[in-house]
Amino acid sequence: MFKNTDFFEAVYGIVRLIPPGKVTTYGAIAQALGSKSGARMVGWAMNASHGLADVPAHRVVNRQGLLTGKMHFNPPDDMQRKLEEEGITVMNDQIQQFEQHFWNPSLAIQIE
DNA sequence: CTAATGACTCGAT
DNA sequence: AATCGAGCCATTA
Repeated sequence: MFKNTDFFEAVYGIVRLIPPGKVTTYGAIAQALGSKSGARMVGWAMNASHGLADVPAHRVVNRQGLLTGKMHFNPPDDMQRKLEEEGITVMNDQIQQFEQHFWNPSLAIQIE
């Protein structure tokens, strides 16, 4: 139920705003929220987003562009697979041209 | 209440 | 450049 999961919703909202073919980082989302929540919490929120098709967690990676959370997917390869489907090249669980596919969540906040 | 963990990030060595 | 450690915030035990 929706109780104290305010910050979860905030993360979901941003992740849902991530356009196809784009990716972002946990720290970027945390910063978009106001730098209050640690980047770790963002990952924690994603962990709660398991099963939510509205939350493209596969577009969220760490600062290195590494698919750190792919092991939490079902199956884990699905994360890399989806990224490749969007036109993103992934090698060794690492996104190639990560900066090129990087999307700043702050831009979505700016629209608000 | 204290302690430990976690899909992270940055700074120092 | 690579590796190690500490910081950060929220949840769970």
